[in-house]
Amino acid sequence: MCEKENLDKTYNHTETEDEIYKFWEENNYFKPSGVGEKYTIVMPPPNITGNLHMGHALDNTIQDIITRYKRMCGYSMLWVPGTDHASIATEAKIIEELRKENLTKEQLGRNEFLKRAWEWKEKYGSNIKKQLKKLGVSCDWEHERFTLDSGCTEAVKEFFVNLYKKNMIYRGEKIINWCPKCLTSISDSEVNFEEKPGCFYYIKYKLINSEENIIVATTRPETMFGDVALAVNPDDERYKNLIGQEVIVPIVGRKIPIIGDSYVDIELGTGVLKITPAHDFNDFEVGQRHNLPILNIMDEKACINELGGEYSGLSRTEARKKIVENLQKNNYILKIEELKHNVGTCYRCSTVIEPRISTQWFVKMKKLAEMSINSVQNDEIKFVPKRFDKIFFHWMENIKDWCISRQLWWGHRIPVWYCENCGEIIVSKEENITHCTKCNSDKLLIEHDTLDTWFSSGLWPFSVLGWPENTQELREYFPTKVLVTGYDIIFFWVAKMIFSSLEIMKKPPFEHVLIHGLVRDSQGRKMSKSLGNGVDPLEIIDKYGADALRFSIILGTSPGNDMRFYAEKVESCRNFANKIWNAARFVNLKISEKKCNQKITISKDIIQNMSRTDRWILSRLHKIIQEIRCDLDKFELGIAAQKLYNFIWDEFCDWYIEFSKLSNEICILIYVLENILKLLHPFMPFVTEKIWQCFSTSKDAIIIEKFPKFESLYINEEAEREIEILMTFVKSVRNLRRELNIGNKKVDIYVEYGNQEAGNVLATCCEEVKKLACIESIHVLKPGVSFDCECSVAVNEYAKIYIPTENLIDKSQELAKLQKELDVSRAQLDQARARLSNQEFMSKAPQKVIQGAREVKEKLESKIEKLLLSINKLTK
RNA sequence: GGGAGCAUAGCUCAGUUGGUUAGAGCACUUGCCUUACAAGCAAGGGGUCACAGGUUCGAGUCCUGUUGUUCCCACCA
Repeated sequence: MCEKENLDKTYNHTETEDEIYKFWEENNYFKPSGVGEKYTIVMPPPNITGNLHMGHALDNTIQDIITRYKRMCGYSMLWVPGTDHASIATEAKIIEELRKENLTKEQLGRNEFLKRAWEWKEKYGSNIKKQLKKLGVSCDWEHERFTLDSGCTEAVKEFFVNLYKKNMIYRGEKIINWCPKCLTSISDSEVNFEEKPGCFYYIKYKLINSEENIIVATTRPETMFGDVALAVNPDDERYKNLIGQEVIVPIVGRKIPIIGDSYVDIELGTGVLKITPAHDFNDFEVGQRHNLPILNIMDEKACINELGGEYSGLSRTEARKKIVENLQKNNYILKIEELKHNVGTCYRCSTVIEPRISTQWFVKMKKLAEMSINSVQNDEIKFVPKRFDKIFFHWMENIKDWCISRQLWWGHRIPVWYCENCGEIIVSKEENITHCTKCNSDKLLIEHDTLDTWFSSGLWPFSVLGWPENTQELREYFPTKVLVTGYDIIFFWVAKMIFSSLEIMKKPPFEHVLIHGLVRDSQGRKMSKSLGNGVDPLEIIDKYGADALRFSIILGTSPGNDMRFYAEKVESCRNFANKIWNAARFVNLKISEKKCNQKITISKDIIQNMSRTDRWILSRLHKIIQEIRCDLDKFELGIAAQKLYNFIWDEFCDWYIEFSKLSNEICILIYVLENILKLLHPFMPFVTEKIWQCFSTSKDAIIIEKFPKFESLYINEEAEREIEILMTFVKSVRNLRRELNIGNKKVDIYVEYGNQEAGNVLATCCEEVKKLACIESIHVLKPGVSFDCECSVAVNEYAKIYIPTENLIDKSQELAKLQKELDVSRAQLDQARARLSNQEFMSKAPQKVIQGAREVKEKLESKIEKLLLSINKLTK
C-alpha cells in the first residue's frame, strides 16, 4: 500500500484517508466476524434531509471507538447504520420544493407526492452516508437500513396491530398539539416552549341581571368566541357567591355560566378564568368536568372560522388585533398589561402551537411507562452517566398518552380501514382490505393518517435485525449492547425504544445508554443555522484530517457534558497524529539501519537480560494497556485518550525514543510502537492503519489485530523507580543549564550522589544521561568531600550537581533560588512529618499511603541536607 | 413552580471508589534547526480548586447552606 522509503516528514491525511477507507471496505473488515461473543450497536439513524454536523461527528466517533475496540477484542461486532425518513421534516422540505413550482401537495396528490419524496430520498439519502465515511465509521454498510424500507414497514404494522389487539392503542377525540403550518398533530415532546412577549388583557364580562362587571384577565382575547363559561375558585371569598350566575360575552353577546373549579388560581390574574375548551388544554379538562360544550372557532390553519362572525377568515394574530380594537372602542377593556410568557411552538418550524380538538390515534402509556421505569431501576438498562435516569424517571412518571397519528403523507400509513356501513374499525397488516370483516360491506374508508416518525424509530434496535421475522441474526445479535446518543433525544427516541422493546420483545433493547453532550461553538452557544455559527465537520476533516477531528472531540471530555469546539484543539490533535507518524518514521529508520525486522516473543529470560530502559518502557506500556482497557470498558473514552496522548508523547517519544538512539536493540522499540498503534487505533484509525501498512512486519490490517492485553510479567517497579531517578537527574541538569544560559554547549559536571541506588543507576546509564543532558563528562565526588570550584549547583533528592562555568549566576540570585527551594521543601517535610507522627493517620490510613509518606519524608530530608550545605557554602 | 448540571491556571477543559507536591491543550517567557518530528525539542512562570460551614487521620472529590451560571420538565388566565 505504500513505499517504505522516502516517507514525508509530515503526515498527509488527505492522501491517506480515502485510500485507507476503501482498503477496509474492500476487505470486508466492517462485517461481523461471526466468531466469538456478539456485540451489537445500532446507529441512531440520521435524517435523510440532513447533512453531517458536529453532533453526528461526536456521536459516531464514540460509536466507532467502541466498535473498533470491541472488534479488536475479538467480539463478532455488528454496527448497523441507517437513515430515518423523518416524516415531518422531509415533508416540509418537499412542500418547500413544490412551492417553488407554485404547487401544493394537494394539487399534486398523494401518490405523486410520495413519488417525489422517494426521489428526494434517493437523491439526498446517501449524502450523509458519504459524509460518515469521511469520518471513518466502521459500520457494516451491507446492513444499512431505512426506517421506511419494507422490513421496517412490516415491523411497524406488526407492532401497531399487536398493541391494538391488546387494547393499548385507541382512537379518540381529544385536545392535541396542532401545528398550523405543518398542518398536523404533534406529540407533547415535539413542542418547544419559548418565552415571548405578550399582553394581559383585562376584559369586562357583564353579569346578567346586574350592572356589575366581572373582570377576566386573558392573553388570548381572540378565543372569546369559544368561551363557554367563566370559572372561579370555589374557595375564593370574592367570587364564590357568583357561582351559578351568568355573564354575557362581550361583542359576541352570548350568555355563559359562572362555574366553580379548584383549578383556578386565586392569586393569578383577577382570579377569574374564561373557559375555552376547544383552544386550551386545561380549559378542555375543566370543560369535561363540568360537562360544558366545546366551541371550535378556528380552522386547521388557525384562522377564525364561521363562528367568529365578522372576524371569520382572519388569522389568530389579525383577529386578536381587530377584536381588541373593538373591545376598546366599546369600553370593554379595563387595562392592558405587558408580560412575557412561555408559548408552545412546533419543534420543526417554530410556529406557535394551536391546541385543537381532533380525532387521533393514541398509545396508552401507563403500563409502558411502568415497565420502562422498572427496567432502569433494576439496572437492566444503565444510563451512563447515571444521573440521566432521574430525568428519565421524572419524564416517564408524568407521561400522558402518546399521540401517534400525523396528518402527513410521508410516513407509515396507519394500517386501518373504517366500514361506512357498520362503523367497524378494521386494523390489519394486510395491504389491501376490500371488505368489512364484520358485515362484509365493500364500502371501506382507508385511514389516511401516517404514524409519528418515532413510532418506527422506536423499533430500530430489533427491526434492523429482521423482526418481526424470527431471523437467526435477531436471535444472535439482539439485545444490543450500548446505545450512544445525546441527552437531547432521550425523550424523543431512547424512551420509545425502551418501552417498545420491553412490550414486544420482552427484553430491554440495550444494556447501556451512553449519553454525550452537545458540541457548542467556541463561545458556548448551541450551533444553529439561524446563528450561522455551525462548524462543518467535513471542512475540519479536509483541513486537519478525520483522526484529528475525532481525537479532539473525545480527548478530555466526559460523558454527558457539553463541550466547546476549538480549531486550536483540532490542530494540536493533528500535531499529535504527526508526532506518531514521525515516531514511526524513526523506528522505520532504525529497522532499515539494522536490516532486521523480525518479531520477537518476549519470555521471562529475555526480560531479565534487557536493558533498564527496555524493562521500564515495557512496564509502563503494560500499565497503560491495563488502564486503557479499564477506561474503555467503563466508556471513559476521554480519560483513555488523555492517557494515551501522555504516554505516547511524554514517555515513549520524549524519553524512550531518545534512549533508543543509543541502543542497537530494536525489538522492544518495535514491540512498543506496535502496541501503541493498536491502542490508539480505535481513536485515530487512519494514521494508525497507514503506519501499520507502511511499517509493520505483519501482513494483516491493524483494524483486525488483537487489542493489546495486559500481562503482569512486564510490570517492573524497580526499573520504573530507577528511570525516575534518571529523569529527575537529567531534568535537574537541564534546568541548571537553562539558568546558566549556556545554550547547547556541552559541559562537564561534578556529582555527589544521594544514595547507593542513585549512584548505581547513573553510573550504568552514563551514556544516556550524557546524551539527554548534553554533558561532556561526569565526575563523581565522594560524599561529604567539599568541592571548591567556581560553579553553580542543582540539588534534588538523589544528587547534588555542580556545573563549573564562566557564566556564573549572581551569588545572591543563586542563594535566593536555593533558599526558596529550601523553604518549599521544609514546608513539605513538616507536612510529611506531621502526618507520620499522627497516631490516627498511622492507624487508619492504608499501608500504601503511609509508605508513600515515608518515602516523601526521606527524599525531602536528603534534599534539604544538600541544600543546607550549599547555602552554607555560599554564605561563607 | 419542580429537577439537574456546571463553577479548577489568562482561555477551553480533565481529575473514575476521598490518599503523596492538583493535570493537559492553547496562550505566555527563555534558549535551541540536538539526524523521527519547528505541526518540533528543552527549561520556566501562572491555581486560596466560587463562597461559608460540616464529616474525616486526610476533602478539588462526600454532606449542608449561599452566590453565580447553563439546561431540562411543567406552564398561552
